[in-house]
Amino acid sequence: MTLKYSILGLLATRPMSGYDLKGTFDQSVSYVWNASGSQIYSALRELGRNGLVQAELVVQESRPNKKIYSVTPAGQAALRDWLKEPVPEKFSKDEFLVKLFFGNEVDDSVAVGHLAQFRAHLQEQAEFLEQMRGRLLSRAGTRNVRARRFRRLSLEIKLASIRCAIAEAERIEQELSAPSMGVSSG
Amino acid sequence: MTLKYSILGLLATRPMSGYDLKGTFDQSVSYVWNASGSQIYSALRELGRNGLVQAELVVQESRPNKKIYSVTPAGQAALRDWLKEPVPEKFSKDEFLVKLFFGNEVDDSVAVGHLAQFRAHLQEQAEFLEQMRGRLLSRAGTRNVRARRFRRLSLEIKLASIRCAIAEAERIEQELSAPSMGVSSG
DNA sequence: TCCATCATGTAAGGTGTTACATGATTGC
DNA sequence: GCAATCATGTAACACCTTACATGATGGA
Repeated sequence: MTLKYSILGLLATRPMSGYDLKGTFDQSVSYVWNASGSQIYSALRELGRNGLVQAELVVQESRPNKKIYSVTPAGQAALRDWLKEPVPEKFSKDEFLVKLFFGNEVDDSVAVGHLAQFRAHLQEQAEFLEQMRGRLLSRAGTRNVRARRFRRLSLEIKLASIRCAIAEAERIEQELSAPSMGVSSG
Repeated sequence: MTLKYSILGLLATRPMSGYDLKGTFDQSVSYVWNASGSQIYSALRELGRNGLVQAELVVQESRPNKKIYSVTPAGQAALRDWLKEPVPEKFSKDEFLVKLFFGNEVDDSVAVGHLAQFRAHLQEQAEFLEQMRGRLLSRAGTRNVRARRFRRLSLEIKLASIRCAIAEAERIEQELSAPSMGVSSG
């Protein structure tokens, strides 16, 4: 359900095409949720069938025609209801941590290499988020102040946990490099 | 793929039934990956078809019969290959953060309530992980020292980021409670 | 000339959840 | 008597990814 409601949430701030939605996901929502293009298009059709969005065909000359989707009153209500529902408690899945978890099955160098990669990825993500945060703060005072505020808050939670993960990964790289335990397998 | 390789990883430390695997996921692997019972059983069948695990039927009297699965040499090799593969860079999805992201669509009290719940969930998860960490450290010196070490390391990364998320959520609850911005919608 | 952007989609397959079925044993 | 544990599975769906198809415009 999360994808459909994310789409409703984005369309609530401004009507958009499926293509625009994909772009917005990639450069703005991606740190909390993401979706492939085909998934977005089929979700839009489904939302239309349920009367939660409506499409307006825009005929273009030097570009392919497009459909601009907007949220219906029923869609607004559905979005608000969903936002009020409690969030189920669950650990998030993490493929990297699975590989570290089973690091005993291979040479220590594998885990050390993965940790370095992992830290580099997190570093990139942190920089992406910092830039986004800067943009959210700089254009403050114009419109959508309230929307930007909540986006910034969710971003800051993500950023904080990523920063801690970076620090901890660094610590653990050192612990693994200092051979306090044997390196042989088994 | 991650589920199948997690199963191989667990079976590599000791042969188990599907039922045991489910229990192990729930009380040990769950903070990095989880699976429903039906998913585990079908994954085991698929792993068997591919020759990565083998089953031995154990006939029981006062309990249902069971199949004890163990990893074949091909399975060991497949696991090691997978563990060496680099991990793709990707933000993890987070339904709570999506609801916070779109918090502008509803009254502030909704986000504040969710934040409190979120923090409580994270607190529980942190306690779960701390207990697990205690167990991993206390029985040190016996067998599987190497396996336990990597489990502890992955746990510590998770724990660190959860603790930071708790602290940040707390900060943000205060920021939301201090009404620096209007509360009306739009 | 080749690639990126704009724009929407189909098809196939992999992954994951939920509900249900079965049925003995053990503990409260 | 009722629920939990042990133990394995089927069926139906929901969700997600990847590859592919189409085809014009505009820039390097």
